[in-house]
Amino acid sequence: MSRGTKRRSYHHGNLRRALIDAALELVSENGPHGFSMREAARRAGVSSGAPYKHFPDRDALMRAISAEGEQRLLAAMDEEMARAGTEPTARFRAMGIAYVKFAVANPSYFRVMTMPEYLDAEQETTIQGQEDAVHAIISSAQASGAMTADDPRVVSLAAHCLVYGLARLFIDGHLARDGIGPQQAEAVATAVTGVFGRGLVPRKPDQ
Amino acid sequence: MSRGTKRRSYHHGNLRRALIDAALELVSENGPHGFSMREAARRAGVSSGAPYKHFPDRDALMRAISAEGEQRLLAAMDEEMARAGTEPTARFRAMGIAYVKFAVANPSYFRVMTMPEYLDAEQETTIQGQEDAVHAIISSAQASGAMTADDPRVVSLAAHCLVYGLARLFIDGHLARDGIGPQQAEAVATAVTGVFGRGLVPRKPDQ
DNA sequence: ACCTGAACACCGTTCAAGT
DNA sequence: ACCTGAACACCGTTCAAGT
Repeated sequence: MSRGTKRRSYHHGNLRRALIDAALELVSENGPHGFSMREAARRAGVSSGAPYKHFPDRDALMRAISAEGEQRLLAAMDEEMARAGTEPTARFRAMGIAYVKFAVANPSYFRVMTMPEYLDAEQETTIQGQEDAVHAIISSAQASGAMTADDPRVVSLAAHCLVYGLARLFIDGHLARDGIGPQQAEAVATAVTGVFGRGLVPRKPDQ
Repeated sequence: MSRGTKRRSYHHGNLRRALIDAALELVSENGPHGFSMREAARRAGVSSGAPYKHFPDRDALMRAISAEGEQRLLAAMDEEMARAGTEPTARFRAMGIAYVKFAVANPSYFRVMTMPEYLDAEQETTIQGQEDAVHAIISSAQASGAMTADDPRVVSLAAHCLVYGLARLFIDGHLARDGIGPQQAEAVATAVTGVFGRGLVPRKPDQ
C-alpha cells in the first residue's frame, strides 16, 4: 500500500479525482485563468494526453468542478435550513446566509460555478429544482402572513440577486478594500438580509 | 482620404482604438475566453507583434476596456439621475435601474469590467468616488426622513449587491430561461428595487 | 483499459530588422 | 515613431504506440 504521501503514478488510482483536485488548486492559486490541462496533468504526475481519457476537453473538467460545487452548496444550504427550524422566513434567510458563507469558504468552487460557460443542462435542472423549492418557501411564508404578498417570482429574484451580489463582492475583494474580511461574512450577510427584510421606506407608526 | 470602409493599414490611423474595438467584438462573439491578442491584431489588419506598441500585454488591453466601460457606466447613471430630479430616493433608485440597463445594453463592456483581474488602481479610486457619492445620497435621504436610519454602509452595500446581482443574472442568461429578455430589463429592475424599498416584512397598518 | 509522447495548430511575448 | 515576421515557450487536443 502507498506509504504516507501520494504515489507518482495513477495507473491504479483515481486520476479523475486527482485532476479535479489539481485544477481547484490552480484556480485558488492563479484564478480560473491560471488553470491549464497540461499543468493539472503535471501535478497529477501524468502525461499531457492522459486527462483526455477522463474528460473530453478542458471545459468538461471545469463543468465537473462546477457540478460538484453545486452539490456541496445545496448540501450546505440544506444543513443550515434544518438548523433554522420550521418557520419559513427564518429558513429563507438561513438559506441566503448559508449561500454567502459557502461562497466565502469555497472561493474556487464558487468562481467556477458562476461562470456561465461551465453550466451544463443537467446542472440547470438542479438549479431549476432549487428555484422551485425557494418558491415553495415564499408561498408558505406569505400564506402565514409572515411575508408581504409581492409576486413570489420577484421576491425570489430579488433575494437571489442580493446573495449572489454579496458573495461576488466578497470573492472579488471589493469588501476587503473596506476592511471587511471573510470572518465577517456571516455578520455582513445577516445585516444585509436584515435591511432587505425591513425595507428602505420608513414605517409610519415607528417614525 | 479613406473612401467609405476601413483601410487595411493602421500605420497612420488609430491602432489602439481598432484593437479595443476588435477585442470587444471578440468578447461579444465568444465571451472573454474567446479573445486573443493575435486575433485582435488580425482583425485590425496588423501583424502579431504590433499590439505591443500600444499595450504592454494582454491584460493591459483588457484593463483599457474595463476603464472605458466604467466611464460609460458613470455617464449613463449621471444622465438618468439628472432625469430623475432632485428627490434623493428617486435619484437612488434611478441610479440602480440605470446600472442594470447599462449592463444589459453593453454586455461585453460589463463582462470585462466585472472581472476582478482587470481592475487597476486608477479604476479603484473611481469606484471609491462613486461609493462616496452613493453615501451622500443615502445620508440626504435619511436626513429628510425618506429613508430608514439603517447604517448607510449596509444600505449602500445591499443596494450594490442587488443591482450587481440582477445585472449578472441578465448577462449570464439565467433570466432568459424564464422567458425574461433584455427589453424587460427596466421593468424587472423597477420591480426588484420596489420590493427592496418596501421590504419583505409586512407593515402592520396595511395588513 | 489506461497511459505515453510526438505531433499540429494555436497563443502571448520578444526582438532584430525594416520604413 | 511604428510595424513586420521569425523565434521561443507555452497550451489544447489527437493519435499511434506501448503496458
